[in-house]
Amino acid sequence: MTQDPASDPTSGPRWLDEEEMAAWLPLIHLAHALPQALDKPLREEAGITQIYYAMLATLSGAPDRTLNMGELARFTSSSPSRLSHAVSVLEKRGWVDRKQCTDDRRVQFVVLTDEGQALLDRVAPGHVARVRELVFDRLSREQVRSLGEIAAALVGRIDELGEG
Amino acid sequence: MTQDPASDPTSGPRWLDEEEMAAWLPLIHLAHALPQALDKPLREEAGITQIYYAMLATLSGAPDRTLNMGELARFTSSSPSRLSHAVSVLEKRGWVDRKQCTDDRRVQFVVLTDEGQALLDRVAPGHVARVRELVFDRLSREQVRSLGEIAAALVGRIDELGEG
DNA sequence: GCTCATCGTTTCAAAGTTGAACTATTCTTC
DNA sequence: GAAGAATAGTTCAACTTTGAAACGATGAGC
Repeated sequence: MTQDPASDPTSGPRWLDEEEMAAWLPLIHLAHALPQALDKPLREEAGITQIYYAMLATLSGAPDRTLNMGELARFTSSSPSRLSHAVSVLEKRGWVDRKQCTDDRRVQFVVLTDEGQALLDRVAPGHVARVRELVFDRLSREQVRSLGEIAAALVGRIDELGEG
Repeated sequence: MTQDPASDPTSGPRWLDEEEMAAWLPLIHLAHALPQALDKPLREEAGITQIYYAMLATLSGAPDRTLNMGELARFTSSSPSRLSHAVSVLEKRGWVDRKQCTDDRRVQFVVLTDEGQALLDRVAPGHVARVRELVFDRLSREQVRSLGEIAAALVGRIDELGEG
């Protein structure tokens, strides 16, 4: 991806220069390793991954601990199919319930149960501690701000593309 | 994850404050959406994902277009198991060959074939263009530098933890 | 030169994720 | 109010990824 760095605009793609490469390689490594590093302890403690955790946490913060599938999918950046499977698993374990919406019978509500909330209460402190240890303890205040801006900018573009 | 922000150090975990949350949510979203956004066009063009692409690209840059499984696993942050499967697929499609090492008969070399190189030549320009569009076109030079530093710091800590 | 731990890799079964096809419901528009 | 488009979710089959267990090969200690 760095070959031919002196290529002029007319002769093929502009390859990444050294500084871009120095950002790119750690970024893709990070995108893979971070979820993994967060998943591992969650798996051991509760048999769930970060994405399941995110679903429960999102529900926990919602009014009446309830969201419909579409909202939950958007908040957790999951495909409908993935979410449907995941909710089935969570339901089977007693952490959420599905409930038909009476107004619009296409939509399903997902409700966090007391057991689900209890699980969350149990694992959340450890999870947050890990997030701190892996991310925020390593960064200056200024870097945290910068990271927020950068991630928001990239996510904005990516989502734009996904819709358009 | 933001509840009880005024908790003192003795009363449970330190939850994320507003600025940390403003970095955290986009970051995990990014970690999920970026690989996805890069995979999609690669899937359509070549039936591979970013990780397969990374394997081929890494081999392409290696001496004699050859690495052993362990090296390739490290460079692409893949588990041995995952790499083994992936190489089998790439081999079946004729893009790499496996070759026994004669010195140490535990190790397998993986060699990029001419077909593999040709595939790479075909898809690399588009892939780099997408990386530019999704990432580098959105960031100032200063942000690229900053992102590199941040990602390297986080990856450093995560890898440390994985070994220790 | 045994023995035993370690290394590099593969295989296994289970679980997760995927896009596409499908069902059921609601909205539009004429 | 009927026909067709759009929306919300689910199911399907194919594929990927997972951790654990297995494998043979090598090195280290004695």
